[in-house]
Amino acid sequence: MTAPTKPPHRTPAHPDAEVSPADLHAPVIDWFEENARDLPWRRPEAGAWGVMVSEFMLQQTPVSRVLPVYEQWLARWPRPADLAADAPGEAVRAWGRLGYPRRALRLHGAAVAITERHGGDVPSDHAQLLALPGIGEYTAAAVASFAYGRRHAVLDTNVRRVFARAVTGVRYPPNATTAAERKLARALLPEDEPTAARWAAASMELGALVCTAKNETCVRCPIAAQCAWRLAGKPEHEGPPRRGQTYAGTDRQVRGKLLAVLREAHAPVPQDALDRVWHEPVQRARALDGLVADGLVEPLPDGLYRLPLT
DNA sequence: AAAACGTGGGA
DNA sequence: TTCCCAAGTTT
Repeated sequence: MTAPTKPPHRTPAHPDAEVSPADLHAPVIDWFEENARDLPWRRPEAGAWGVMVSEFMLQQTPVSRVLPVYEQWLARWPRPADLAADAPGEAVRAWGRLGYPRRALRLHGAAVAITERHGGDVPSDHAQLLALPGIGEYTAAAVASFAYGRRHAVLDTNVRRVFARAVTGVRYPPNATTAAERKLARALLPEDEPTAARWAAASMELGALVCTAKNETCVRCPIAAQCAWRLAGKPEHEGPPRRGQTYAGTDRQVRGKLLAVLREAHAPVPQDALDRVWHEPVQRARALDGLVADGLVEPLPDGLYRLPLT
């Protein structure tokens, strides 16, 4: 009486056919159900604003350092309008030592834009998200996918590494995201919207917990049997070494020291207090000028400085 | 399109 | 101690 049932979609059409992209979805998503970390921005009560705040903070910054700042941030500014109503300098101060403090300024700017243009609600549309300060291709896709369950290729450093290994068969992805990677990510994206969203979170988590940059643990990997890189004998990375960023002695380090002083101070700081953070006057002045130009520091008459009030 | 942009923890 | 790396964006 029943019509012949379709074979499960995971069954290869031909016995020796290559592993199809869809063969990765179920194992990775199942693994995610069992192993996903209980992170605050993944809880339902986080909402889209919580997801968005976490994504800003997680740009180039480890989860462990984000956790405490995230909690304080959401407690103080539970909605975009709350942050928008406060001074940008307060955002920079609350950012603490997360690094790249321009992110704090941009998050504040995004909150203002959301309040003005979107009635205080984080938009779910990728293009509208992309138009907000501090949101690029990755963050727009991440917020749309994680907060709203939309179908987007979410291509961060973790996912890029998982794809590089599992599909392309190399240890590391290229230095910068390529068109080929975007194409692959789109091809691998499940058709079904909720499944696509699960896949995005799951493939990212796999890269973060198992398929890590160093000391990957293939024994815990749900797709080890299909991993092109492992199957090829885990060949070493070819090509130019990925350039490391120097830090000591750079303007960045000086900016960091200057801003640390301003963060701790709750009244305008005189020039000579800032002068003490760095011996070399030319570089010191350049760093301070840069901070002012970036809007991270506000100069006042009489050689006083503070975090920006507007 | 290369380079700037912070910070701290682990190997 | 030094090096590498961590859910990128902007110019």
